[in-house]
Parts: sequence; structure tokens; C-alpha cells
Amino acid sequence: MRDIGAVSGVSASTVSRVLNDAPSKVAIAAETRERVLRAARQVGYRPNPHARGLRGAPTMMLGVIVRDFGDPFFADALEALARAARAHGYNIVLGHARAEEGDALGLPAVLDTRSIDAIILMGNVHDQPQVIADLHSSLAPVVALWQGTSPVEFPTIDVDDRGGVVAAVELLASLGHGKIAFASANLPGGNTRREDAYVEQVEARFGQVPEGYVHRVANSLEGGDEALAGFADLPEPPTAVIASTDIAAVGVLHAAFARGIVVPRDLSVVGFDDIPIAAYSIPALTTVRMPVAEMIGDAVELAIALVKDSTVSRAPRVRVFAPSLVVRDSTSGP
Amino acid sequence: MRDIGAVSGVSASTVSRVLNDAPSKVAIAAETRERVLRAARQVGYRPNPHARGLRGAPTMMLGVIVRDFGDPFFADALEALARAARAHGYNIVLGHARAEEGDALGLPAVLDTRSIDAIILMGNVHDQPQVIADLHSSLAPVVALWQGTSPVEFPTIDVDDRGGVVAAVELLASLGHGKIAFASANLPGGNTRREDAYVEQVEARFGQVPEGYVHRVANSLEGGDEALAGFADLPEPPTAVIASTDIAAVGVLHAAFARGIVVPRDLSVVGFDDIPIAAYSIPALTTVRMPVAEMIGDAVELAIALVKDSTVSRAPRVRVFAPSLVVRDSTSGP
DNA sequence: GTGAAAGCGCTAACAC
DNA sequence: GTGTTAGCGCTTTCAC
Repeated sequence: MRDIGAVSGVSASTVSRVLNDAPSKVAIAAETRERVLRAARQVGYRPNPHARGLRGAPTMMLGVIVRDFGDPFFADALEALARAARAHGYNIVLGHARAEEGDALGLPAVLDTRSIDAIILMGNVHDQPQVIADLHSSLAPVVALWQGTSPVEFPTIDVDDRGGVVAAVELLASLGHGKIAFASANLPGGNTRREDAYVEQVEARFGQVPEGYVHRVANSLEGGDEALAGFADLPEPPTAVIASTDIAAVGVLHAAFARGIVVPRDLSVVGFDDIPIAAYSIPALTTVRMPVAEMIGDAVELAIALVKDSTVSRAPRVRVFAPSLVVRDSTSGP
Repeated sequence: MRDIGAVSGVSASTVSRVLNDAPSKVAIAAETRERVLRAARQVGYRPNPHARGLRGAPTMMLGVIVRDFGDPFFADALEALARAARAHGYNIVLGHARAEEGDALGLPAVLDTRSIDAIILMGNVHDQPQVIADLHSSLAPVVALWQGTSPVEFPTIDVDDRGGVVAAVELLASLGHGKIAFASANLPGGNTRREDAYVEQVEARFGQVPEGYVHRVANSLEGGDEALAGFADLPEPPTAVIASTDIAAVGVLHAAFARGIVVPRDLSVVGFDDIPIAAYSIPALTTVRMPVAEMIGDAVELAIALVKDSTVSRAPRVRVFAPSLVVRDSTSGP
């Protein structure tokens, strides 16, 4: 800025005023303004964000803590988040919250710093109390997404897990299925809302959940594989399987195929999440979809509101979005 | 820091020295040091990164420009990148380079700034000359990954696309396939290396590529779908299909299934990338895998070297990694 | 062994 | 309408 001043024959403050488009307070001679702008271009001026930050300017960066964005669901959510953030002029700083060796590093680096305006937590990290504690001690406001059954620690956006599963059970029941099993992929934070809803629904409709009809597995393709193996070996195998995630559901499809079980003829399968691959699995997967873009948009807007408007409450609370059932080719009558 | 000084009865400079572990230059009385450290903890001191940045300290942030991380391949690469970066104490700032409306925003916000130590470009963005220009004018060093056939603008890490396709053709030929088609998913930057290698190999082995055996489609599940439709309708349909990406390959599998074409009995399919779903497609996909983690690790290390050591050359150059063929269940004799 | 002072780039009172 | 000055939090000479 001093250089610009030198070139255009004014002081640094005038340069600053011109470059910041003088907030009405004071006027700048049109001719001076011209000269300064030209000089700025000439010397290739780039503002120094640290200097601005030091003076309290927002960094226009949103910190995002994602648990595992190898998970296609979170990968897509992250994409949506980047898009939403950018629409508001924000960039994304990635913090990783995977339980791991160097773990201590990721978070503090994001949080210790005032280099972030707000933090968005995607997915449940309650298995890492340190992360939660760090987030609480953060100066930046935190907005959480998909926290499941864990205690509400921040303003939170979530989905009606129960509603999704109820819809799935309803669909299967209406198709005539009575033997419905549940592949319960382990969700972060020990969220069993989907499984609980399944149990509740099956008990309400059929009296009780048959032995072995709930199979807890890892949330992975392998996990789905394993769940199906368990079901297939049962004395009275189910005619339908609901998986708590699409990843597991695709694993179920894969394992069924490997065993010669034809979906949906021999077995109906319903997933949860509607990840992109779901529409292209074989057969295309019936699944529960949440309004991800809307939820993300809501989270980003809330985060920004918290930054800009100190009157907006930072109190923990949950806003719940309703999912919808997407019926494809993996479900039919038994 | 002034507060700490006040509490412990020393000046800010002493506090600074203690907190930075006095680089040998000057010694601090053990007792003072103790007192200062205690005070620091007491007041909950957090260094201000802007102030440090203003003084020229590195930000320990790596800017990453990803083209579309909805793509599972890039999503995984990003995960690997975050991991590698963190191993070196760096965080990731996401810049989006998708051709879009607000496009102008993403890049400058990442680049204008000295708030980033280096930039890693994942995937080809030559369709957006502005982005390339911005990158060139960036003060931070740039390392590129997967640039395909585009001019080498930065130190670049890439994969031997040709080698991968050659291996795929070899496998199919050795299985007895003579009618091999190529589902050419549009790669960013108009990279046709995979397609070119296919043409080269088929011409060398079988004289010429039959009409309609190369089908250019979008790099998506739909694209694969469309490619297979084209092949199936040919008077002399191929007995094997190589797809330039796994995404397209999975689309091919899906479309084949829908038409009653049994893979691999009626049709062998080979993909490229080995995305996670590839091992769980139906049937499991034979594909070409690149050493993603290694490549990413190399890129990150190079980027950091460029930051820390000004003697390391920033000249454009390419380092090529060799892919390997992963044979699964989607290939057999014709 | 510790303090005082200057300066990193920028903005905002406060002069004039 | 423009310049001067001080200060954001930190590090680093330079004095003592």
C-alpha cells in the first residue's frame, strides 16, 4: 500500500480508503481515486489477509470437521458444503477428526486460531471427547450436523432417522413382507436411532424381532457383506433387509449376488442415505434420502449468522429435517 | 502476551522468548520460565496466527484445488491428502475449481492471500484458463496432480495412463478377447491418453479399431450406461469393454445387467482407478489401480519442500508413477 | 537474563 | 479531500 501511495503520490491511508471504497464517511476526489486504482493494478497489489485479520476482519473461512470423508455420504456433503460456503463468499478449511495417532494435531490447528470465522462439525465425534472439548473452548461459533443420539452440544441440524426407517418398514410391510431384518451398520457416536426405530416398528407390527434379525456390523461394504451372510444362514431367513446405510446395503446386494440370492425376487433391500451409487447399484437401490443440500445450506447460513450477528443464540438446539423414501428396483413383494 | 507478562511480572518480549522456547540465542532463568508458563496456562493463552503470519510465519495450511470431489476418486484422494498433510503438521484449505457461476470467487479467495503456504492442484483445470493464470500469479508454490496431456505448468505428479491401458488390453487379449471396445469417459482437460493407448494397442494387435468401438461419454454412471447401450446395439458387439474410469465401468455393469448381459460370461469389463466401490460392484471389477497414497505423499512432500527450501526448483516437470492391474471377477475368456 | 522499541500491512480516529 | 498517527499481537534486534 505504501508503494501504491508512492507511485500515485498519496498516503497509505488514502490508498486504503480508495481500495475499501470509502464507506461513505469521507469522499475521495474522483481523479485521485483513479490514480490510486491504476497504481494498485500497476504494482499488482494483493491485500495481506494477516494484516487485515490482525485488525479484526473476518477471514471468510469456515472450518469443517468431517469424520471420514472417504465415506461417500460425507464426501457429497462436503461438496455441497463447499458449494454453499462459496455462495456466501466463504472458503473451507478442513479439519480431520478421525481417531488416529496424530489426532491431537488436526483440531487445535483449526481451532487454536482465529483464522476461522466459524466451525461446522459434520458427523458425530463423541467418541473423541477431546475434540468436543476443543470445540467448546473455541472462540468461533460451532454448528453441528448429523449428531444422532449424542447430547446436543451446539446448534445442530439433523435428520429424522426414525421417520426414514418407519417409511422403509411401511413400504416393505405394504409389499407383504413379514420377515424383515436390519443390517445395523455401526454409526459414529453409537447412534442407534435407525436400529431403534426398526425394532419399534417391527415389534409394533409383528410382535417381536426374531432372533438374529438385527445384525450389527461395520459401516462398510464388508459390513453389509457380513450382515447378509448372517441373515442367509438363519433357519428362517428374512425376505427383506433394511440397512442403516447405503454402503452397507450395497454390501448386502453384493453378498446376495455372490450367494445366488436374486434381489428383489428372493430378497428386498432398502438402504439409507441415497448416495450417488445407490441409483446405479444392481439392482438400483430403494433407499431413504435426506435433503442434504437443504440441511447443509441451513447449517452454513446459521454459521454465518452466528458470526455476523451476535444476537443470534449459540445455545444448543436441534433442527430436524424430514427424509423421503426413494423407491427403486431392489424392493418387491416377497 | 501482555497479560501473561502482567501476571508473571515480566515483559512481553520475555513471554515471547519463553513461549517460543528461546532458540538457544538467549537463556531464560528457569524460575522465570516456570512463572511465565504457569501464567500462560492460567490466562488460557492462544497465539494469534495473524500476528504471527504478519511477521512472516508459515500458516501451515495447504491450499487444495480439487475439481469435483463428488467424484469418488478425488474424494479418496482428498482423504489421503488430508492425512498426508496432517502427518506433516499442515491443514487443508479447500478451493473449488468447478466451472460455475460464482467461479471467480473460489480461486482468488484461496490465492490472493498469503494465508496459504503452498497449493496443490488435483485434477486438470485447463478448461478454466483463469484458474491457471491465477495459479501462476500466486506467490505460493504450486504442485499439480493428474494433469493428463495438458501442458506441464507446474511441478507435476502423474500416472502412466498408457501403461495401465496396455496392461488391460494385454489381460483381455491373453484371455482370448479380440473384440475389445473402449468406453471413453470424458476426462477433465480433454485427456485422451487412455483412449489413445487403447487405439494404439488395438491397432497394433488387431489391425484396426472397429467402427463404434470407441464411445465417448460423460464421466459418470450414466455415461457408462450410455456407452454400453452403444456397444450392445452394434452389429458385431464387443466381448470386452475397457472403461477409462471405474465410474463409467460401474455404469457399464449396470447397463449390462439391465439388458441381461451377464458379466463376465457374455462380456468382460475392465475399469480404471480402483475406487472403493470397484471391489464391491457386481461382479467385482477388474481395474487399474494407481498408487494414490504414494502419489499424494510425493506431492505433499514436494509442496512442503518448495515452501521450506527455496533452492528446490519450481520448474514445471512431471514425475510419473506406474499403475498396476487388479484382476477381479469382471473378466474371463470370451 | 530481561526490557524497550521498532516494525510486519492495514485501518480508523483525528487532525488540518 | 488528504495526511498523520496509533495500534491490532507478535518477534527480534539492540541496550543494559
